[in-house]
Amino acid sequence: METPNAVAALAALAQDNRLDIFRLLVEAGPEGMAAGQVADKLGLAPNTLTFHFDRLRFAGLVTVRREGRSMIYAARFEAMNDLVSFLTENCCQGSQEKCAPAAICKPTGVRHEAVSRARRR
Amino acid sequence: METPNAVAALAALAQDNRLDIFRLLVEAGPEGMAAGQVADKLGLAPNTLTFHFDRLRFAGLVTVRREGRSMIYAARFEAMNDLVSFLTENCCQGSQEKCAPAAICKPTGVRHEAVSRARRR
DNA sequence: AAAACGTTTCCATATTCGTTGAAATATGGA
DNA sequence: TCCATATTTCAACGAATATGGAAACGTTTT
Repeated sequence: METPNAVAALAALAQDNRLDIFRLLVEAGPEGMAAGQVADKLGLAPNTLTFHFDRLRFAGLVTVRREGRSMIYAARFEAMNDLVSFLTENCCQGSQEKCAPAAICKPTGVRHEAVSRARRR
Repeated sequence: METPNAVAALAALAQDNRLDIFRLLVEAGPEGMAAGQVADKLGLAPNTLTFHFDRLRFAGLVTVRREGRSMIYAARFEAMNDLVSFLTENCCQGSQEKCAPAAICKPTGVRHEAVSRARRR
């Protein structure tokens, strides 16, 4: 992954609502999730949601497709993987032993924590 | 790593100059690097640099110590590692096979690419 | 065709961000 | 003490960001 794309991806995820959105899409899996469902789950206004989807899409983290009158958004796992690789490489330069050890390689099992704090506003 | 810290770290790295700064510090290793050296290498004004250092420090990605009249900044590898773990966990929920495979675990060897585009302005 | 539904576009607003120039602060040396 | 060096603080600015309301758009149902 090239630096500008990495910056774009980081910026896209560096916002509470967008990170929540992305998490939800990751949880939803490759089939994705309708915009309206995301709006309901997270308590976001539809236009605000569109704004954030645009950013995620521009960063290549998400894809859209139409299905009936719904827009289905889905996480691009490949992009996320690229980002993690980018960070790992740029984190471990010159001191591989200090960073990204076995910890991140062990399958940790599905973790939850978020998504229970929806309907904030 | 808790979500708000992750967002802070992502935001801190989601900016060209700051990402370059952090990379430079990673390259410099645990002993760190004087603010002035970073300014020289990247061609940034000292006050601008202070601004970015503050953000990196606030996000826990960097530490400072005084040494003579220089301020030595150093990357906090632990924080970076936490961030990568956070992303990996939040990326792979429900579909471990799709994301963060062996690729990121293989030591890829030291990569360069940046730092040669300094003195932009 | 009309109405309902799901989403996006447009416009406005308050806030945050990145950068700059000038002045202030802290340390070390003559 | 006076001066140079290294960095931070302060005030200001334009640009980008996040959000909201109202209207428009495309699709399905009737």
